[in-house]
Amino acid sequence: MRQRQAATEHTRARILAAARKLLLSKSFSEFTMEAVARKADVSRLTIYYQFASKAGLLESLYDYLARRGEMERLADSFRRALDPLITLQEFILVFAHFWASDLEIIRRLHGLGAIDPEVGEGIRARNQRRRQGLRVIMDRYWKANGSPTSIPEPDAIDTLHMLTSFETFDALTGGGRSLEEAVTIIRRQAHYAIGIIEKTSPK
Amino acid sequence: MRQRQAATEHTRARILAAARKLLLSKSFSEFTMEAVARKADVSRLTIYYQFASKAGLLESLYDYLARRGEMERLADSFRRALDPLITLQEFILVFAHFWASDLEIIRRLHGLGAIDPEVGEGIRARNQRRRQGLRVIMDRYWKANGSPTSIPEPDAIDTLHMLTSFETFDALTGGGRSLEEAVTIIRRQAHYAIGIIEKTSPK
DNA sequence: TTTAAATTATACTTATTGTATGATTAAATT
DNA sequence: AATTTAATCATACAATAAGTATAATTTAAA
Repeated sequence: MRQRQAATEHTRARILAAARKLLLSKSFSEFTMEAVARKADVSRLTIYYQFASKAGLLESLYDYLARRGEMERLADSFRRALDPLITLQEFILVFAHFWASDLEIIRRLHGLGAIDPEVGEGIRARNQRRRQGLRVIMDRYWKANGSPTSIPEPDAIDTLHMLTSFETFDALTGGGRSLEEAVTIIRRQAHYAIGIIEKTSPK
Repeated sequence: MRQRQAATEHTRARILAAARKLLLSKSFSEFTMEAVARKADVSRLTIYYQFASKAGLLESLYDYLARRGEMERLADSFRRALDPLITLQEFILVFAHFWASDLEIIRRLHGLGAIDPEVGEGIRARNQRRRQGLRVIMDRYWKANGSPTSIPEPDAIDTLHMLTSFETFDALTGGGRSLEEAVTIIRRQAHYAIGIIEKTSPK
């Protein structure tokens, strides 16, 4: 059972790629199962067979994007276990890349998540994983440095969580700001959130 | 033409109130024109007559919420023209109240805004007004204090804009944090964003 | 060769948005 | 008071899309 599984994966991938493209180009009202099926050159019923429902398709699409993005870099960073502050900076960068990789689509998927509970569940789960990542980094940091900050730990975590969110990234890149510039701003605010006050950089 | 106008306003208000309640309690899929009409005790056709479409209704709903919220306080604050920093703090508080007043609904409306361009337009317009408010406050501040910060003005404005957004507030109140606590965090980050480093408060 | 999984075809049900047409009511205008 | 006009409602209809049911077909696996 190898050729078969591969073939199935292939159709799933084709459908997801089609869904991604369709969600990228057209307005959401034109994102119908029909249209996805046509674009993937697959019967409409096949999509239902593979993803059960429209919400199911969109949920899988989110995972697909994460796989496509550079989320593997995160695992590397954690494994190498460098200075927690460096890891935090890398963390911010990796997520910035992910958000930037499919800005339009993620915006719509997050929008849908606020409306459709089924889609929202997947997004909430991923959000929780991001929070746990931050938790791990900060526990290492606090273990090494004590927690001499003036900020309660939950506040620090939640502020970092907020700063690394898609919505923050989206807001900061809105006016034509580059990914790198946005990351600089986020890192600065993040450092302050955990009690590190940076030297004023040159004007 | 007075009694008539009043009566019309009354039905519009009834419809909007019904829409608000329905969006508050039920899942979005149950938010149908039918249901709103029933709840408002009005014919479905009347809603179309008044708001043209579902998107139109939701757009008006957003304005309705702003009127219901405590957004008038903002005008006061601006008129009194106190110390810009005080105004900024008030600004943050006023918006926090607004976001908190209908958290669930605003979350869904913003979600819809990412999907339906018509709804999104209204939200973007309001966002722009918020940015302009911040612009005015910061211009006053920079005029009085020079701009000796290490942060470029556009970065400062965009960071404030991000920090006063609904998404930021929503993220920070997620774990059962109170409005006041969230406001404290936001104000702290906002001060840092414009180059004010606060004394470390007592642990 | 048989079995089982994946895909497709056809047809149908259901739900909802939005429009068309006209009737009805009540306020505003003359 | 008579007329006009704006707002509401009733009925009906068109259009679209999601999802289900059933069965046929293909093709890899056993």
